[in-house]
Amino acid sequence: MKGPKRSLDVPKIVNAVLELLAEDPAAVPTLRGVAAHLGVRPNTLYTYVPDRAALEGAVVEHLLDLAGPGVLTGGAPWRERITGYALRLRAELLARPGAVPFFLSGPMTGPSAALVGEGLLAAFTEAGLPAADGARAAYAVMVHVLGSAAMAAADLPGPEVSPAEAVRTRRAALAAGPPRIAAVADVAAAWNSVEQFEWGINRLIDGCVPSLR
Amino acid sequence: MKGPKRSLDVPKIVNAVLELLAEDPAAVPTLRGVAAHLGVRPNTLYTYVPDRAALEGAVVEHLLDLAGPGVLTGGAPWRERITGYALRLRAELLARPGAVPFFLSGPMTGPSAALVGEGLLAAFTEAGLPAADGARAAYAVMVHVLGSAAMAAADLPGPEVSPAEAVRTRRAALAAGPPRIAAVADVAAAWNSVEQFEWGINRLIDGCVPSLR
DNA sequence: TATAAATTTTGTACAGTGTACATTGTGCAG
DNA sequence: CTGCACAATGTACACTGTACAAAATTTATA
Repeated sequence: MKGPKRSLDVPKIVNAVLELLAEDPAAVPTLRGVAAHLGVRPNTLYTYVPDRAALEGAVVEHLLDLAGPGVLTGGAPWRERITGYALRLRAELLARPGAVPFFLSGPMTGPSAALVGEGLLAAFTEAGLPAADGARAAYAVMVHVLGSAAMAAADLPGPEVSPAEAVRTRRAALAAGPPRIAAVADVAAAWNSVEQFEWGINRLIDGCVPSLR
Repeated sequence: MKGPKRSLDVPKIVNAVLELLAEDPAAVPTLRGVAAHLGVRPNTLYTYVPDRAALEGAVVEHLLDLAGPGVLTGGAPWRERITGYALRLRAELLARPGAVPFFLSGPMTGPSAALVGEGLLAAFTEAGLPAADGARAAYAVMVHVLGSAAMAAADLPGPEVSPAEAVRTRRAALAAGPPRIAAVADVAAAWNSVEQFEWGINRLIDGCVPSLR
């Protein structure tokens, strides 16, 4: 190796993104912001990453991994493994709404994504699903987790509005709507709660595994 | 009313957005692009719409409506009503990937969204679900539709790569991955097909409606 | 009918964004 | 010690959404 020493590497950059997200979880990190946080000029990042999309992909990989895909192949019953990972991934995303767009702005290739897919597939296989249906079920679970997180992030209230206040506002809006929805405003206004998320994936799993039907 | 006549209105602007999406379905329309398409300076739009988010909301409303929420309360069996609307909405979104971000960048308030929620709730109620579970199920269905569309849009190949080619590339990538996924590469590579989408919502519905279990 | 008031549209501008290109500087191989 | 390969920078460009003041236009009133 010739040339000057590299001052950074991809993990350090990903880490900077996470630090930005820790400071302001709702703000979508920007290339220039990351560079500034690292005390470096924006174009320096292009030494380590071909473009913004690649950086986003690296962050996605990190977060998929942070949620601990290991639990998917652990010793717990298959259902708890699936819901466990889903809940953890959801939690990581809701803790960083600003990172959610990264998951939906490019394909999820990469080893961690493959690992998650493999783990979900293993769990569904253990549940008795044929391989093809297992693949479909695994994909459906990811759709549900990412979809929920994206919709929750989309409904985030502005700066400094308490969650409780947000629910109250939402409930009022729903109560003023069509009759059937108005009648369940209490439930519908809290759709981004953990309980309702658990209800959702569990129903999805119920439907995917025929031995439960 | 004094002042000069208005040259536009919100429907005309929404229509311009749809025309831009028709020209290039994958491109996310921009305020300036819409203004140019209407032969008007960018800031003119601010007479009709407070900000970009509001315009996006109007487009979302239009597309939710375009998918025909009327079918949700029609005479067909409840299951066909749900899958019917889900399939149509999905189709409208996949035909305009550039509009998908609009659905996930702000809350879905508005009459059409309420109508869709009401229709889904009615269908699930007819299926025998208690109201609270119906609300949860309705939300889960929207999560699935929007989640699928978003993930499909995220995986869109660049300009001028045939879908068949894309599937082939994806299959090759999957086949090189972990064993279980590699074994079902054929199925997994086509996850954004209509069949697999139908499989997904149908499994979700199965899980949501206890009389089917 | 002339004037004033209201309101749409525009001109101009600013603070951002990602990224391309040429330049400068650093550090190891010869 | 020299030269080369590469990292980091300076500068720049085409974009984005949006704010503000000026201009243009229409209608209601004097």
